Amino acid sequence: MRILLVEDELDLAKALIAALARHDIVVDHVTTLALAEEAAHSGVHSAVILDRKLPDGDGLSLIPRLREIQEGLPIIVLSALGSPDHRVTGLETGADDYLAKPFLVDELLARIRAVMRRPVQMMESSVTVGRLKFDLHESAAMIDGEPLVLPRRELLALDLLVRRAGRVVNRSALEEAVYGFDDDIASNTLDAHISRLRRKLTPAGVEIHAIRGIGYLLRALP
Amino acid sequence: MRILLVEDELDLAKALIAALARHDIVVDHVTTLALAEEAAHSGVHSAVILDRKLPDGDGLSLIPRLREIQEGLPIIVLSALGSPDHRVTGLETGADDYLAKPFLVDELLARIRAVMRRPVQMMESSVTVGRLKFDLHESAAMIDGEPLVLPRRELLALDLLVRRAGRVVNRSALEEAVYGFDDDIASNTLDAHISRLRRKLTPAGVEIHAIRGIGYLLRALP
DNA sequence: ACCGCCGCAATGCAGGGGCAATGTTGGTCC
DNA sequence: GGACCAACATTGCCCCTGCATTGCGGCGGT
Repeated sequence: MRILLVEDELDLAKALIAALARHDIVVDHVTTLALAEEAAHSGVHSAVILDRKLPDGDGLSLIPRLREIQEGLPIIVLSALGSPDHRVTGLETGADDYLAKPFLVDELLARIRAVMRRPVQMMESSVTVGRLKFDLHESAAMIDGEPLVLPRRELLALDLLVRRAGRVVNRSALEEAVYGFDDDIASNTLDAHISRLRRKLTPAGVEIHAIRGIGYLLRALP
Repeated sequence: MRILLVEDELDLAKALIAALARHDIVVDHVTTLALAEEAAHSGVHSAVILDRKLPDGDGLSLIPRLREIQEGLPIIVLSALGSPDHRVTGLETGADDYLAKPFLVDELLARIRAVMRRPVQMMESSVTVGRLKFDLHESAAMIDGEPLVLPRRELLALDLLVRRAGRVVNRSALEEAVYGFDDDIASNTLDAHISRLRRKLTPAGVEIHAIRGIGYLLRALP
């Protein structure tokens, strides 16, 4: 995962880069709005962490432009101004999440993960893999235009797999998606769900490939 | 996207603004026809959501003026639980779509998107599933041309189910559609309505399929 | 005053999913 | 290259939760 960090406080930036690096997140760091916009055009980032107070303006002003450049790009706003009002403004302007300084790095990590998982693109978005079409809003699966009715757990798993189609989804992320945060499962039930999903999807030209020790990968069959 | 909301019920307006904000839609909110007309002159809005019952008159009277100010501006009319007569009037006066209260926020969002997507063009006015024909504006059901009289709750449920025919409607959405925002039901009454609806629709080749843990799905019987 | 809608609750029913047993694959170490 | 182990696959079982159905009673409308 590669993230764009827009932050002019060098100490904080350095700490964040180090912390994110420990979680295998590559960070591109810029210090101004202008540089951020330029960097965003590369289109390689999975999310943006955006400070508000910057040398050349308020980070919020960048949000619409970022959205133009890359529809649905997750944006997390950082701010020293932590009053609730500001929080609302931040979200209304189109950020996906808002974090007041000072914050725990772990919290930021959690938000990044959450925001990545979220259905970011709001305008009718659906993903097609093989003969499977999955509507991200409705969480509805179709095969050849026929709705495919799935039980809840299988649907939750498929939802995440489809969002990351072609990329590896690690096991714990799937567990979290299927069971929620609190629920605690102590067996191979997830495997069972995957197995049943697989049986339904393989005929539609969709493969769920297991990556041993890591997770699963959904892709179209050759 | 920026929308003009003309609504004098402050609670509803507040809820709508918050909901739309979550989808990156900026809302300008006014409470009277006069203020609405003034706001429309700014020309920055992509659509107008217009309540009918307003302190200074019927929202419908504003439609011609809005059309003068900005040709082709999409207009969605809201109205208190509508008698069929009102629905017709709403569309005849030139609104692009018409939504009876209580409605789902999701439904409104869908209409906004739909209305934005296509240039001014009349709405699809009826949906046919199996031998059931449902008029979306009149909220009237027909089987083989014979009008099917339904009680209010069943009609509200069917209305939503038909709009999402072939797609899953989740339970809470149905509850909201049938009971409105405030009404709080603490029993399986919805199930009862569905059951009765089902009895009336199955003979007409329409199935209401339960998706356990999620909701219902209306479709034509094979 | 009657009729029909609707909220409610009791009862019956079955699909879903957690679990575990067993089979299979792939990776590693000698 | 073979043997061992750990991770994944598959399947059957069984309980429980959530849905279906129906009758009852109250209330509102005509």
